[in-house]
Amino acid sequence: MTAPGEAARRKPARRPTIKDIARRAGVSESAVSFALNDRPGVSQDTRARVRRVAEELGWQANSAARALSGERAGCAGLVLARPARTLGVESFFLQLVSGIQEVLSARNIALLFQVVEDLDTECAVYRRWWAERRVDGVLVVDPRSDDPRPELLASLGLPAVIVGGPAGLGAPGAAPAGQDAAGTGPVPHPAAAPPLHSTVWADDSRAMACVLDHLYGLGHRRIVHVAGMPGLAHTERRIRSLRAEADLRGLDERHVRSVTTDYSDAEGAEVTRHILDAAEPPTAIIYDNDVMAVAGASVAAGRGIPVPGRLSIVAWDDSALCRVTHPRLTALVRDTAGFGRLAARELLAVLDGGPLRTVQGELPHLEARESTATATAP
Amino acid sequence: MTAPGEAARRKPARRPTIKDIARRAGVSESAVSFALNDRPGVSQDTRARVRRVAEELGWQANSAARALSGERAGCAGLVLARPARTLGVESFFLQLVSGIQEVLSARNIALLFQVVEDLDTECAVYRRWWAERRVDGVLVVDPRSDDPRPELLASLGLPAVIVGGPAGLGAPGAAPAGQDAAGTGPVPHPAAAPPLHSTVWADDSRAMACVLDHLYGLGHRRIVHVAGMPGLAHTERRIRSLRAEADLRGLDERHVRSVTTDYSDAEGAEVTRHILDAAEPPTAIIYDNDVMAVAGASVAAGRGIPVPGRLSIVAWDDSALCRVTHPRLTALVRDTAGFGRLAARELLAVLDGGPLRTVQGELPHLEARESTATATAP
DNA sequence: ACCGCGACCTAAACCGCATTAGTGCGCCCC
DNA sequence: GGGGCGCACTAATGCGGTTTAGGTCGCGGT
Repeated sequence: MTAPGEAARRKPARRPTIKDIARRAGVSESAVSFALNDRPGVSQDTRARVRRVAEELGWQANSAARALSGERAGCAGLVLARPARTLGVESFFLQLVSGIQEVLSARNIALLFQVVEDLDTECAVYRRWWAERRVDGVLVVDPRSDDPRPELLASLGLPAVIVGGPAGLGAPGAAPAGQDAAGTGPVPHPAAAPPLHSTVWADDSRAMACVLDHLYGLGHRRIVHVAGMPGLAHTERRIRSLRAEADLRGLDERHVRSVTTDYSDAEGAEVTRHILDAAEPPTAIIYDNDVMAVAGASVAAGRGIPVPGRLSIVAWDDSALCRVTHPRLTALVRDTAGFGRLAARELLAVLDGGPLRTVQGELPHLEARESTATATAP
Repeated sequence: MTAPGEAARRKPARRPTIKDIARRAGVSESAVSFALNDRPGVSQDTRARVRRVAEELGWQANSAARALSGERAGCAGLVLARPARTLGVESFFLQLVSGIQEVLSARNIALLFQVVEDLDTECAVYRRWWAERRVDGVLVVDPRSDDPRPELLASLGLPAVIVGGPAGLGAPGAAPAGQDAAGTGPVPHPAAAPPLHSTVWADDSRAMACVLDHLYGLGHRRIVHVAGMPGLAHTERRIRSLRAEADLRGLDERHVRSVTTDYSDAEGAEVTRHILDAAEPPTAIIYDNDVMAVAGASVAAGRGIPVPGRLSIVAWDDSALCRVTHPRLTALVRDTAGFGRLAARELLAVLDGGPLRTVQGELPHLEARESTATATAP
């Protein structure tokens, strides 16, 4: 197992401990601990001296030791359950993660990240992390309408923030885009059903209303919504909102409808073909992510259907993708990294013992580009 | 700080410890430890009993405690240093990470993932992780031609695997696509310059030769390579290889050349515009990632330059992107998740005290689609 | 009967930190 | 002038494992 010249490569390079600091500073280990943790019990003088020595030695607390005594792992967890196939081209998660870390790393909290195939495995990961005390809390993404995770995490006593909206059907703001433009502030949970976790979400309902406004205003009356995976909370919210908005305008299921997909480019294209083959094809399509939107645009191009001449396209979520196509795609832009920061801050608040809350992210706005125009066919 | 009904939400739910197991099994804690870790010192009988009890209780070792005594954190680290702007649309890293975890999680090793802005921050993260003993080893991605990281990690004694090829200019296989088709097996390091870490890489030189073969065979004589970030080892390798291959065919700098970018769609488009504006524009462009390739194709479309009629396009790295454009893009396909698995296996080997090695991943293959065709202009 | 020995198991030390329970000392104040 | 008090600091303990140094028992050999 061991090759020649092997032992040499592992440097001794002992990391300094508080014992080393204590010796050099001429105080006890406890004094060092007090000094470094801003606890009372040492004079300003000693505190400063200890700090200086720690600095000199490049000391950093051993995270294992700290976790063992302090009951804090200094670690948050994020599991992404996606079949490898749909892992594809999505900037969403890297952006989200990047935002999350911006906040966490400022507090010196690391992020444990895991990609798994399905929900069951995701739950298994939570159990393991919990048993191993690896994480202090987790961020749950892709909440579903019938989601086992909140309950599991609650029963484990593992603090969590649900990212992307409250799981369960009783979503706040389920009403079609309320008029109270107040919006973004945190609201305490209603007394009714006490939630298990804090939640960070974006108002998909209002956003969808926005999109429909835009298209309706351009004269579109036949619209198809190519949604994401069924069962995901935000998918359901968008579908419900679209229906509600359509109802308000007297457009029934034959005019405005949603179809679900797995978010992949393949299904996006497939569904688009099917839609365009219909007797009365829609004059506008709303895609639930950028990848499908581009795939759809490509199908249209392949059939010689001019965009936006005969078909308008809207992408939910902007990215480089929407800007490199021809024509560039009108997209619903949201600050994903900002959303990540919001979620991370909320997790920190929960870890600090703050109250459970439901916080709403910035409302996405529609960036109109060249893929949407006035409807020609009635 | 504490809301009403707050205390109730944290369940006690104590995790079982070996002490609990010891009590239930009627043996000492040490016996439990021996039994659970396959160490001699307990009878088969006791071992089985302890195992059963542990199972019943759903025990999992506290990772902090184990790290503290065992000197193993049970954690690997991966830092991604990318300015937020270029974080964009890239499936590469999620795929890579997904492959890495497939291997690591089988050994119950978690992955600490961090996204940072630049190389300096990345180095700081390594130092911190080391000092905090957070990780047992790291995977270093995006190696550069003049890379401070291997040396830093070696001096810290932090085991590492360089993913994406050896840093430093003395890359193996720097010769233009050696004839020895042997290929994929691990080779022990040459005695010359003892490496600091194990390395996993793909043979970009051979791959580039492949691409040039394809294009040259189609009659292309004026080719531009829109490369990625300068300083990255694989960028340099590709550029060197392209030059070498061009030289073999008597094509000088005026015919075949590389320009570097930051990998973003914006620069990809910008550079493409510039290239196409030249007096004698190329008949083929090779893009170092899929995003730029699509952006480039879009620029061509915008100018009414038919692809592949007057311009052929090749993308390095395939993804959904390349398949949703019109025409679909010819791409260099590689098994990124497989590459991740390879890297993870190599890290495990190093952590187990195995020898340092250089392992070569599968050679990418060119998937010809509709974006390349015979050159029309000579 | 005694020693030696291996097999099996326990007691105790240790990892590095946080924390609690002292300890010594100067100072205030009646 | 001594009890009480507060301050600065030290000693000791615990977190949950791993590991080392014993300890006991049965048994075989002489």
